[in-house]
Amino acid sequence: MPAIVDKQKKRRDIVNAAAVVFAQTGYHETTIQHIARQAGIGKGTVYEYFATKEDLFLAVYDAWMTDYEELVARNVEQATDTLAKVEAVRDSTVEFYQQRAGQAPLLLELWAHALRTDNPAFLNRINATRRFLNNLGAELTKELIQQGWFTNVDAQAFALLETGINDGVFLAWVLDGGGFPLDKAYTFRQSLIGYGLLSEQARHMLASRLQSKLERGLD
Amino acid sequence: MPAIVDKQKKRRDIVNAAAVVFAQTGYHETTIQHIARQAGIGKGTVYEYFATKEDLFLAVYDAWMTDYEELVARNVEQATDTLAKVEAVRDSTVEFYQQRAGQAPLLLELWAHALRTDNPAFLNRINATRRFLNNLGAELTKELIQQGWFTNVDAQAFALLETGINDGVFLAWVLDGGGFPLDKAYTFRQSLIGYGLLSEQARHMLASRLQSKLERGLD
Amino acid sequence: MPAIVDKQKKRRDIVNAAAVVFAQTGYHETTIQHIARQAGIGKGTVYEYFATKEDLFLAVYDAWMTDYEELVARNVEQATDTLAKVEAVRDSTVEFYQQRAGQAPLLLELWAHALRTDNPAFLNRINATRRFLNNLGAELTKELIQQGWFTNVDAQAFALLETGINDGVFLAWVLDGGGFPLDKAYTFRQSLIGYGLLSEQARHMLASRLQSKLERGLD
Amino acid sequence: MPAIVDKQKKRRDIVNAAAVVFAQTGYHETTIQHIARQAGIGKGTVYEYFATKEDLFLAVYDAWMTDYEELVARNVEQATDTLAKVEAVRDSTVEFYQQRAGQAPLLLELWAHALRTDNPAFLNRINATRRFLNNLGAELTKELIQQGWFTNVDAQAFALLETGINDGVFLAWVLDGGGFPLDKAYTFRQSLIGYGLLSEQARHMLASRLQSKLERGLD
DNA sequence: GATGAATGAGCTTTCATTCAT
DNA sequence: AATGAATGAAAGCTCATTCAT
Repeated sequence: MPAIVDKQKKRRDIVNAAAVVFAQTGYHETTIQHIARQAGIGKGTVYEYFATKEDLFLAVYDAWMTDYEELVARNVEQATDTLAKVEAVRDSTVEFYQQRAGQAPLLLELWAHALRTDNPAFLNRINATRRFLNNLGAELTKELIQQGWFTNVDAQAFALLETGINDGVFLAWVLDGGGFPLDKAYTFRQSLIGYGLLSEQARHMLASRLQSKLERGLD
Repeated sequence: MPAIVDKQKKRRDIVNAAAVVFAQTGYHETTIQHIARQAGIGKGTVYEYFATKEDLFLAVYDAWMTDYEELVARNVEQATDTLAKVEAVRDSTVEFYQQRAGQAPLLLELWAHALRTDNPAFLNRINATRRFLNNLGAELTKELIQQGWFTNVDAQAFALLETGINDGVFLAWVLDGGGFPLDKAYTFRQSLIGYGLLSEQARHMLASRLQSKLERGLD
Repeated sequence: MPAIVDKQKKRRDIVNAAAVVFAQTGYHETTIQHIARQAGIGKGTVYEYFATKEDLFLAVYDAWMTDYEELVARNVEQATDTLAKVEAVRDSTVEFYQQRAGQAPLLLELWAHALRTDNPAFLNRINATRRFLNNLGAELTKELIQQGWFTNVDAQAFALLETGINDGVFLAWVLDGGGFPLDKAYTFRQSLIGYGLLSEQARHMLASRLQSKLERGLD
Repeated sequence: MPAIVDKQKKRRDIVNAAAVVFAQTGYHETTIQHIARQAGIGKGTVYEYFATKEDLFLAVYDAWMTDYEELVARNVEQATDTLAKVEAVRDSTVEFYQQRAGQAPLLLELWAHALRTDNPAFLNRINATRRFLNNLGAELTKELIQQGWFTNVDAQAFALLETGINDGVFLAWVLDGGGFPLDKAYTFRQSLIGYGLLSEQARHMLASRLQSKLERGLD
């Protein structure tokens, strides 16, 4: 086995160990010693692979989000029509978040850290995923409009909002201690966004005004 | 002036000083020394008013959210009809968040901390506000249904979701570096939720199915 | 007792403790823990008085050289004529170095450190003493010339050289493990410089050439 | 080429690389990694040739001083009379030190280290050079006395002092940041020692007293 | 012989908290 | 009530050295 493969593998092992300990203990409370012990290696070895604790934090997040993006991409690819793709995104997200419920607080810590640190790599990585989701969301939205499912809407603005909404529902779920079923919340949200809440009567009164707002997006 | 008033005032001074420094520097990077200096008092004095740094963190958040709740309550009270009340909630929220944009990262830190600490007071305080908003939202939603504006919907579920959505939009705004106008995003969100995205055609096809989902909420 | 006096005293205590431990163990091998233990205080307390280990090193050296300069100045002041003043300088130096023989290696470490660190305070402090000695030496030399004791010589150059020679003799003594009597070496050096080594014959042959060199100094 | 020659060459390569890095970075700040990189070899290979970092330090110094001794010996050998030999020693020293001005701080570090370490090899190596210079100096001094150039003087004591003086002048030059010309300082020093500073008048008054001191040396 | 991955002892420095004044 | 000097636990990080390949 070539050395470079070993190095890559060990690096992954450390990231995995770090993911476990960070998730359990939190970024600030976790010590490199903890991680090394979890990985079954010496403290100094961690520093052969990551220059700082912060770098390791980023690597954990990166691995996480790469997994997520791959999951979404794979499931979307397998879906046959646009509606199925939309469902694939939603289901992948729910699946992913539910599987990693224990890592949720770490996600908040990372967001908080990203806004504090001088290291731009954190916000960059965060926004890479956001961009991935926004692009995918906008694309699918455009298709739904073309196919006559959706009324005319600013697809970019909608995708941006949807990504935010997803995070917000997830956040509510986490802060609520998982007090409601996440998948049901996502389904409910989707119905809400699709169908709207207005009564027939109110819709007719407000239709043109609201329609123009949807078309204008966030401007 | 009675001594107890002085005490209360000094306590508030410390909380205000802490809010400034925490927001600027972040919870973990802030030292009690910083806060004392900002408050113009001695380091030891801080401990006359707060047992731990954590308590002070909570007090800052508590003051913040109390302000927010009071702002919402005041504006809602002044609104004359239900639609105006809904707008009052939205506008208060936007106003509050925009005024405190600089404190946004601290909010994330607090959420993260709340999920880590053994001290239940943090989650309690967070959920007090969520409950306040959920109750208010559910109440207004019920009124809108009664008044024929809204179709039938699980008001509790909707309010819960709406709170999450609000936080999510705020989160997106913060992580995006304020790259889009927050107030426009809130308006867009509201149109979306009210009007829905389905074309007339699609609405008619899916009406009953989606309507029942809205009525069932998160179950 | 005013607090400021206490602070000054404690600072001095720490410097004294540091001087002992640094001298015994060497700068690099000494830990702050050692120094704190020697001073009978907590490790953190050292940092209340000195921002870094390096600062403490400088403070030790500063205290040492201030003592030395004061000793020289005091003894020179008490001397009645120029020749006595010259002897006072020499005797003070010998006395000082002999008393602090154990600290000699530390002096070398400080010189080495001064040439490496980015902190200019080290070279500044070293050169302050050199300047003090050079000025004093040049002044006394000029007096000796005026009084007819010395032939004409570039007083500044001579003083500069003499300071270097002093350090060199001290260095030889230290590296030699104190294998020769320091005071005798200084006396010998003084005779050498005063009297020269040339035979009468050779002096007459070389007189004008060497005299002009002495007057030219280091140019 | 026999393997043993390769070994010797590689050893020298490592010493040369170490000399460069030590001189630039200082002993304590230099890592074996640095040296290995400079030598273009692996870190572990350094340990095939030197048991410890300290040994390598000694080897660098040893190479340096061996060069110096050889330079002096060669130049002295080529000189035809005693006065020329004396000049050869002085010029070799100046040349050597000026060429290696950048390595001067390292010399101080080595001196300091020699006084700290348990390893006696450092002081031994230092004193080997001192002995070489002392012997050479004493020999030449005796010749100058015999040839009538010098008055009677304790040649051993004088040589010892001269070596110290040389180091002292060099030290002054280094700490001064090369603020004066080293060769001129050495020439000035030589005139001073040869000719002395006393006026004719003073010489006659003090002649016998000083002459006896010169003959007694450091006793 | 050459290598560099692995190691852990050990360092400096920080800072929440205490408590004597 | 107010203070700030004192404290020591604790953590990130370095690097000389080892040793399996």
